[in-house]
Amino acid sequence: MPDKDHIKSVEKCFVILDYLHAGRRLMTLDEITQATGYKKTTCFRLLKTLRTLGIVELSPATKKYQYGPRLAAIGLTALKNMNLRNTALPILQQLRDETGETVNLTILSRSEILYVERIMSDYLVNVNVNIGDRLPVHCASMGKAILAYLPEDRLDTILSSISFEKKTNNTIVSRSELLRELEQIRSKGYAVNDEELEKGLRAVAAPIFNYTGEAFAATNIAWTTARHPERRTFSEYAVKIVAAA
Amino acid sequence: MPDKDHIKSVEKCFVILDYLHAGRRLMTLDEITQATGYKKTTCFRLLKTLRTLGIVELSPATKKYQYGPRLAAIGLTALKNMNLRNTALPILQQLRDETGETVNLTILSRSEILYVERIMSDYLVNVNVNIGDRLPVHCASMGKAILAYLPEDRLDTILSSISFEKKTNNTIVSRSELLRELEQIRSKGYAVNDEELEKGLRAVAAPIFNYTGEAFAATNIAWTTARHPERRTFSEYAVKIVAAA
DNA sequence: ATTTTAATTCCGCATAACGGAATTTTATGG
DNA sequence: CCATAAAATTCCGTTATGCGGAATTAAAAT
Repeated sequence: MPDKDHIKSVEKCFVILDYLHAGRRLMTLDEITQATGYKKTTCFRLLKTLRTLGIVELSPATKKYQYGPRLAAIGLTALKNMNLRNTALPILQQLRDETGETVNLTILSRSEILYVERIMSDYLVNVNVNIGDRLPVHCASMGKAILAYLPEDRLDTILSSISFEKKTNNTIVSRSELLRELEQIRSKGYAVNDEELEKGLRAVAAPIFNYTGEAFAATNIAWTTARHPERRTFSEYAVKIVAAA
Repeated sequence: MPDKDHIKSVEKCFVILDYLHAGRRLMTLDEITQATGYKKTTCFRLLKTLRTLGIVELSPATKKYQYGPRLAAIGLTALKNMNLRNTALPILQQLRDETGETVNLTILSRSEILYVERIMSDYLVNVNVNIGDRLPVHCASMGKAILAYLPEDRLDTILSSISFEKKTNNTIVSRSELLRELEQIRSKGYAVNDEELEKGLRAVAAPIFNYTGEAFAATNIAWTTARHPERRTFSEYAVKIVAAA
């Protein structure tokens, strides 16, 4: 029971908007009801208002709900005005120039990391992710960097919602294993990804804190083992990324 | 008085979110109160909830409100899943390949057009706009294309809120002039921009309708007079853009 | 045609949101 | 540095508003 005057309908509406993409596909009213746990009537009314506002729309064919253009408009503007992104940009740019490798900026969004900025290396071989893409936290350097500095309760909810999908032989596949890794990250101050997402791909990441001291974003440098097979590259770049963060 | 059950707080919250960028700068509570016309207490409560939800935040230094990261996250996802954008992409790509010129996709957002997709020409001389940028409707081909097919009432509200800033000698600077132009666009089926935004810049645009038959987006081809000084380029490309739309 | 399932409307009740006013905090200026 | 103004935040009684159960309609499945 947070703050005493908290407009419930507004909160609910954003919960719905969150869930609307979580399934990664259009959702029917019943699915939304299920996911949110709200009463059907409530969801219906909320979605109806959101619809007339242009925030969501239901695809005429499938009768499922999806985001509307107005939400994209607001969101795009939000992204452009984003504090973090604007202050980080020059720093990331410099980092990219120094190292020559791809530099990324992500924020935590539910139980995934979401790319908000990305400055590519000039190499032809590059990782195929784009701004707006999402990756699971447990097998990404930036994901782990954020998790390591999250308050216990938030960490818990995230951990219980992830599936520990195994991407490579190095992928962390259990909660306990991940917790141990997070402990290490805290002691070192940075997180590494050693081919845990895809073979040949390495990265170091550092968390970014907001003014209340909470970790909510992270930045990393990513490279391929083909370019830098030596393990010491980890620590070399680690210094840089921590400084940047 | 729209639909009888319309959750007012939700509507208000999106009105606030809309206004939050309209001024193009961070806003204080009072400014928001003013802009929306809602009572101060109401705005305060709404903003407070939006704050705890991570949708907006107030910059610690200036004490002004701005978009929060969570909104950017939702918006980015909305953009990625956007119906229009995904279906349009291959078509735009092809158009770009055929013409070699930059092809754009925008949606109407309040009284501006907002770039949601942009496939650049390979020329070095290019227009410096990016996804997420906004332009006034009255001096952009896509803006005029949409206006031309808007229902009267919506057109009215937009027209009364724009300032007809003069960008070049060709810029349309009065309501009546613009109305005449829109009439022409309707008869031709496409809109042109003949150096109305910036000297040397031309474009043709066609509107895009949603399934309810309303114009809400537009696409265009843009080029420089240096590359194609001939006026007939207008009609040549017009055919292509209309077909694409 | 019949049954199931999902979507939408109805309606009475409780409470959540509202707005006026009071209080605190922050800014302004002499 | 104090006095005054302005803006932000909290308080509180009232009423409309959003809620949820149930009933109705529409769509899908058998």
